[in-house]
Amino acid sequence: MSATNGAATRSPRDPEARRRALVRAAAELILESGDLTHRQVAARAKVPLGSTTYYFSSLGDLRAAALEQLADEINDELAVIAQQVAEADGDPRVLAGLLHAYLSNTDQVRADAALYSNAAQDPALRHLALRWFDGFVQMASAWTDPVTAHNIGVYIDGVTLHATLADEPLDLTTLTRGLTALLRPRDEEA
Amino acid sequence: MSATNGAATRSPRDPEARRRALVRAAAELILESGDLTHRQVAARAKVPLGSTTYYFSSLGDLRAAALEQLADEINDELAVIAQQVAEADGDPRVLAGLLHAYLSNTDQVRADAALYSNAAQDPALRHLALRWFDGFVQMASAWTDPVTAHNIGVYIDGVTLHATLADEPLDLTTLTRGLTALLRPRDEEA
Amino acid sequence: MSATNGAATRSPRDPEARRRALVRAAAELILESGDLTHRQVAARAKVPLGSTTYYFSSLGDLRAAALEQLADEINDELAVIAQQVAEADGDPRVLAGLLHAYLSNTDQVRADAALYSNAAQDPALRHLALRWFDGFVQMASAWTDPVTAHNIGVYIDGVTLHATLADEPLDLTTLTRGLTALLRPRDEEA
Amino acid sequence: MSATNGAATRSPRDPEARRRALVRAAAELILESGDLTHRQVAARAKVPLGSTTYYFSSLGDLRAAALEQLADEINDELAVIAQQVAEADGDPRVLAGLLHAYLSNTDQVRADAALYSNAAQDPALRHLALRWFDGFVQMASAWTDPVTAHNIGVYIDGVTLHATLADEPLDLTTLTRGLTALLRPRDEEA
DNA sequence: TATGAATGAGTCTTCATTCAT
DNA sequence: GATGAATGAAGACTCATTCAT
Repeated sequence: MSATNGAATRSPRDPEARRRALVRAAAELILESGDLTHRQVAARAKVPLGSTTYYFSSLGDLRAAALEQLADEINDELAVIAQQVAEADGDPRVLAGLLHAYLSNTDQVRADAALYSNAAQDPALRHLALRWFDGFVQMASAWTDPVTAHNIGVYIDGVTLHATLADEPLDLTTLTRGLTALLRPRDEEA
Repeated sequence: MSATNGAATRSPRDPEARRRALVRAAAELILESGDLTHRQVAARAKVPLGSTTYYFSSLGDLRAAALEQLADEINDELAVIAQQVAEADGDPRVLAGLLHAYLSNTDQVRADAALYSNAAQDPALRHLALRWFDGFVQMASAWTDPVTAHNIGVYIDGVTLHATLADEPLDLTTLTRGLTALLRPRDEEA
Repeated sequence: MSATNGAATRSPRDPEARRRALVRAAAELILESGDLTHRQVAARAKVPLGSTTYYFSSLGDLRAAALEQLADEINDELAVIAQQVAEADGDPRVLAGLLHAYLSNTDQVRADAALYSNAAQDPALRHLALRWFDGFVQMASAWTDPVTAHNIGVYIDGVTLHATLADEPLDLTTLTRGLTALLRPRDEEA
Repeated sequence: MSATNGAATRSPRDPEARRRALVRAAAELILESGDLTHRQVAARAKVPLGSTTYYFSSLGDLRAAALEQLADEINDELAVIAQQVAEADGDPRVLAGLLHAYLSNTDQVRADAALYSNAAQDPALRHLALRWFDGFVQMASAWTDPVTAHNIGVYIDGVTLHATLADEPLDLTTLTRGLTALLRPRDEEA
């Protein structure tokens, strides 16, 4: 008489699936409205209200988990980009193109904005917003020096921030010029 | 519906001062905690609760006024920097130094963070976070081309964002290198 | 240098005009929304907020004055009808026609509804809702006996109430039949 | 935003009973004062303030539920009357007597008044005030024609309204005469 | 283990009324 | 006489969190 659930079914007896559903729902709500309440999350995840506090001892925990998930996704996305840039041996035009495409994706930009915004208001979340940066600097060391890697990272942060504030991301030409300049070897220096 | 007013003494009759006090209190609270409630503002400004809604028809209005004030202050600060850079004919080392000093000021950084954060969550506030950018690009056109001006602006946004997330701002050396690279004239292009 | 206001201008120095403007504004608001606040009345009447309490010592007074005005207007309207019926020597078809026309006027019905509604909630206002009734009974005594007059009045109240609750007033045929029946002389009785 | 809950004892676990208690309390308050606030209802029903919004998502919902209950009770009462009249084969004297008794009950009249009053101010509630009417017309079709049924219904509405406005209901004689007239068969017609 | 009923602290907001000017 | 600033009481409503079941 008991249902034999396929693994895909999110059944009441699959704690991990519930947890994931809650995190996913919370992440979606953060992206959509920025607000987060137990009730909203429960409704979105189609899970009883009590589950939200059963699986996460406070709403802050749930928010942190959701943001961590967003940070992971962002990280993955940027890792792919960094990988492709590495394959192009650090060609700034390749980076510019990939970055422009990335920033043309509204959802991505919203995720970045949510991360920045929450991190700015809660120091405990700041490491999440920096995660991609550290990863990027490391990966970039394959094709440039650390200082330049930091500067490129900072520039990318700036471009991303800009995309969250302006209606459109920085145009490809400007982007290409900026990255090219940052990557060009210094001839000599004073 | 009722109003049994004890004949308490009324406060000074200086509407403008009250308004300013409210905005100032709200700005401080935004910097300190990010949260904003009528009660907190009233307590901080030492005015009765009712005053907060008498002067600002909604909490959103009050927040907007406070953020506008912060944006103005940031704007002024950056205008001074831009002015000094203009006097140095766009010397990136000068800009780097001033920027580094600016970002070493915790309060400034917090103000920037608050602005970004609020703007990210409320589109109606985004123009405030972009205000300094537009002003900067305009002023920078005195000593560089528009594309470079945009790139410097974006880079500054990135550095600022970084300062709000990391414990310390980008070090002066890296900053100088980045700005120098962005400002160096392009030799030739493909 | 002082403006010589024509009598038509509602100038600050015409207390009676102000009073009337306030009452009129209040009546309009009662008809439109049922709610009444000092601020709304002042804004509608284009009069300073302070005037509302200067001319009426409480909001209840102002509401009462507004309802009295509505009651007067209703009274006038119905007096005209009663007059015409009297001229037709109490012909129920005439009364039915006039009544139907009266109840087809949305504003009239709203005024009646406001009066009933306020009277039901505040006994001090009940006499206003009965004012037309007393007048009607008196006028009707010209063409019918008192008992019938009362019954007609009650019936009219019912029809009016019905108009305030239903989407459309009672149809003319039904109305005519009802009034005719009520007015028909009793043949004999048990 | 916070919730330092003293570990007070929770109340009985009987949702339905709570719901009923709230509706009952709200109905009583409507009858007594016409005003309705969460606080008043909670106090009257002896439940915590939070319960009022837990069970009814808005005060309007609660008011509607209370009025629906009143409408039901009125309906029941009038159905009994209609039933008795039907048994008397539509004898107007029977109807008059029952109606007079009904309207001599202050509570009944107050319930009617509350229903009319609220319906007049909120169109969404109008169907409640019309409920008895529709039921009455239907039941009356057993002993009279539809037009007459409507007219009797309207007349009853008028008498009821009158009772809510005047100190005393219409006297039995007048009532009997009115109903008799409305029910008397028409001899001939034009 | 899981859940939904329960609740009180706290939120924004409205507003009649008062009164200094 | 007029007026608009002032204010506190109160309103509807939200919600994290607790806990009996």
